[in-house]
Amino acid sequence: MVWVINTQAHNPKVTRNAICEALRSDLISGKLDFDQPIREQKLAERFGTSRGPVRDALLRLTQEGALVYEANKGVRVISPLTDEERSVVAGMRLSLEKHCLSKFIKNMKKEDVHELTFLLERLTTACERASLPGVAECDLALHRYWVAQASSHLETMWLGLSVRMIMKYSRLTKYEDIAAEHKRIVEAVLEKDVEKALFYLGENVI
Amino acid sequence: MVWVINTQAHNPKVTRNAICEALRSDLISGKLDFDQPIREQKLAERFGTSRGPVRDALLRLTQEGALVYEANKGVRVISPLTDEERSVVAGMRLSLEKHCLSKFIKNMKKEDVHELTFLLERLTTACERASLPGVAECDLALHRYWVAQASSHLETMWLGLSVRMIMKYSRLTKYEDIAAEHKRIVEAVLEKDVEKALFYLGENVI
DNA sequence: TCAATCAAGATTGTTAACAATCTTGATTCC
DNA sequence: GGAATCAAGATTGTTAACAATCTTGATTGA
Repeated sequence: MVWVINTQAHNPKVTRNAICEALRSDLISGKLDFDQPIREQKLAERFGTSRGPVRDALLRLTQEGALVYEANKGVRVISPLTDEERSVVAGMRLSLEKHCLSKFIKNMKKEDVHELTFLLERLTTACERASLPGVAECDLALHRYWVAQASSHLETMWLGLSVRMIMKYSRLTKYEDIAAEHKRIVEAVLEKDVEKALFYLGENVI
Repeated sequence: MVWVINTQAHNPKVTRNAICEALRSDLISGKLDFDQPIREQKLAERFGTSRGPVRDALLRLTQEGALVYEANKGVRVISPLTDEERSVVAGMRLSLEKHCLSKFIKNMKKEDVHELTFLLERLTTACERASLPGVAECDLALHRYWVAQASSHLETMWLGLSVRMIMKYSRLTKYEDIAAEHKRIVEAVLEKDVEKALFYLGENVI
């Protein structure tokens, strides 16, 4: 039997959440072109709902930075970050994540070990299957775990930064050694070696 | 005749934007208690609309981090950042703003000089009147200006960071010398002295 | 008295219809 | 031919009603 781990604290039955997750997944995995307009009616049909929940989800992704809104014109996929912007964002993400990871290591519980192992395995499998959407999602899910455990306040900020970054580079990056990079991080975490973990994290979050 | 400068690019007639700005202003200025629930119907009556646009605005403020959402229970004002979280956020905000400010100085136009002068004067007046809501808003508006001019991508991120920070401390900070701090920054900017501007900025963004 | 149950009210979640705005392409006029 | 105008369709913005869920407080039973 397979247990699906839900990293979201919220009730997943709420339609807007489901739409939001599905759309974010599409965006991360590059199924949608930059600047492509997103039509509410089409999504409503796809998810079998009315436009209300769709609008909620679009507004949320807009605020996360994955979409951009224009009055009376709806939303479209955001244009990619410049290299300059990306390096600023990467620096912010790294400092946030370093703080969370070191705090996480200090407070680590037994369940966390299982969870980390599971998330790493999922990422490894995705890398072996070489499926970009899967790799991107598993990558984010792993990082998100220690951020969320450290601080729910910081989790939402982290999400915004990460979605933007991965939207830009998931279309270019080779993910052959992504699994190896994360294996090093997780091993250091399980050894409770903060310094080593932060070092490998710094290498991973470019 | 007074020209009201609209730093938002979007059409302000769209109801949800107006609601969002008004509510954010309330949140920043501490009119609402932490953890206080926000009711959709009340806001709809206050703004003379239906609940639809209100929901849009609440969802947006939730994603900005000023409110927190729980399924089937609506939103409430977020609990304050811990000192630890605040210092992480402050660091992120500072590095973002330093990047934007130095870029802004390099590309500064003639209109920017007028705008900066105007925003600084507005802040000074608010400080003299000693009205907390006004000071907080003018403070944010000034910082927001150079961030927005440097990068619209980074502007939305900056907003999320700043709203959280100011919600925590605007209730405690004395703003007697806020005007002086910003005068120093703006003067350095107008002299195109990047190093000095960044130094004073670093002192201001604790 | 205390806990469990239930019902009424309050509140959020969703929907479909209508209004306002934008886009597109044909038509007209020069 | 080319620019301006206009109308039809498409799309977003808003609304009010209804459904689902939660909260509150009274009632019941031990």
